[in-house]
Amino acid sequence: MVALRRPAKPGGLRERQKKLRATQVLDAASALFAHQGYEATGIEEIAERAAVAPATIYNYFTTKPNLLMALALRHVHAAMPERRNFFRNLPDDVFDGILAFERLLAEQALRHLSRECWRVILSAQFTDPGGRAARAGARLNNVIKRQYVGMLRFYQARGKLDEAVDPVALSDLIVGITTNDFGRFVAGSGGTIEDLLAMGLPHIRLILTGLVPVAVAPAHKK
Amino acid sequence: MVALRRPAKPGGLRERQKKLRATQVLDAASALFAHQGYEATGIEEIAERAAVAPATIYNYFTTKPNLLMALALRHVHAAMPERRNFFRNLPDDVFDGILAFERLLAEQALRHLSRECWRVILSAQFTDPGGRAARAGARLNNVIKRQYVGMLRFYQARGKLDEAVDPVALSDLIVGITTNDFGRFVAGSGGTIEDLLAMGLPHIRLILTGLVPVAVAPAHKK
DNA sequence: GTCATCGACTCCAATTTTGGAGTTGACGTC
DNA sequence: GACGTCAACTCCAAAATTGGAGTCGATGAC
Repeated sequence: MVALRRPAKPGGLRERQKKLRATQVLDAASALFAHQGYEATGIEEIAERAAVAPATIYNYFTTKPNLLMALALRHVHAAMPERRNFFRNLPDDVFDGILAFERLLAEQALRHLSRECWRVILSAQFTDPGGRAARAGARLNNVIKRQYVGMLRFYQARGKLDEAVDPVALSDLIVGITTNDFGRFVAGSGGTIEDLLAMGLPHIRLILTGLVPVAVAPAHKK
Repeated sequence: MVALRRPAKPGGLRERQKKLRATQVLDAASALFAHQGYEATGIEEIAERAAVAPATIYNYFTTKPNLLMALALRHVHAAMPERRNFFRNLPDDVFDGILAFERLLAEQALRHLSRECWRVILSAQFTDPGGRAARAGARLNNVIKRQYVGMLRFYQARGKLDEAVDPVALSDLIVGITTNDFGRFVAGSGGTIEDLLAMGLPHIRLILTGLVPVAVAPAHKK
């Protein structure tokens, strides 16, 4: 009789109900944030809509920004199949591939979360570095990075990208600069997705210089 | 500072969640009883389908027959609008009215609950008289009796039924005998709703003798 | 500058649910 | 008739949620 504790049975009822409650809260938050904005909606409001006590939301997410981060993470995961699907029909050209992927990412990002929300998310990285929100943000980035790595390997296998380059490092670089672009985009008040993509285009082109065998991304000079 | 207890705030979250859980359990039980029968389904099964611990079901309903009673009560209430609607277009004749109402009641009773279930329900009245199940059964009967009273008053107002007769007493009598007929019906293994109605017809006719002004229910001699 | 307000967040006791072990009685098998 | 099994039901400790009071800092009114 050594083991007297009962630490969360894997498929147990308790665990399932937690997951259920969490999604209830996230659903409520998603709807309210989308409808009336992040700052304008209170925790109590979310709690009421989720049929849950406010204290429970704090149990789960500790802070309002964390709740938002969790929401972002969920959306990024939910949009995963769409991205995988995109990978089935990659353009021939590396440059075109990256650009198209960036467009998809931007569309997905703004589909369910407003610029206001993204500002909160990005700022959380700095207001509490090393905190829970920051770690969630890192995880979010990693999801994208991993997909980029896969994509780069694909192009390497086809001889469309220098075999010598480390896909992980390149992915890191690309996600880094596009994240930065995205941050500047949501920080500014105006601009469309096209503007965002236009902002990133020269960066991608520069990065690819010398890594693409044939020439320097010729198709998109204009 | 006299009141230190907190006994169930009326519109509170706790109360709403209890109601929700209760309907989850009842929904699960309803589906399983209908699909595989009352005896054949276990409390654990119901609990699992309702996403609730078995202990919770006992918290709410104490026993399996009680759970079934609660289910019956819910169905009787849910079918109320249909019965009200029936009252909007009552036949001219008392006899026809009662018969048509009996048909409706029989159809409703067997729509969601099998004969097996009704046997359990009716037997509960005797296995534990004065118990929770028996009281629920009485409430169930009262719902019907009240509706009958309304119907009888309607016919009295129209001069189709002796004014001197007490509607409550008459309703009591009718529900009593038809309940008995229904009991014999579900206890037997064979027979259709038509058989059940045919069983009750002469009883109704006899009861109405002398109470209906014109003659003794002439239209349905055959 | 002071005051009131409001919402995020903390804290804790009361309430409820859950998990799990154990009891009991009915039923079928050998 | 002993035995095993199965499901209804009981019991209780642990875990989680809820309700409510209260802290704190920002913001706006006066």
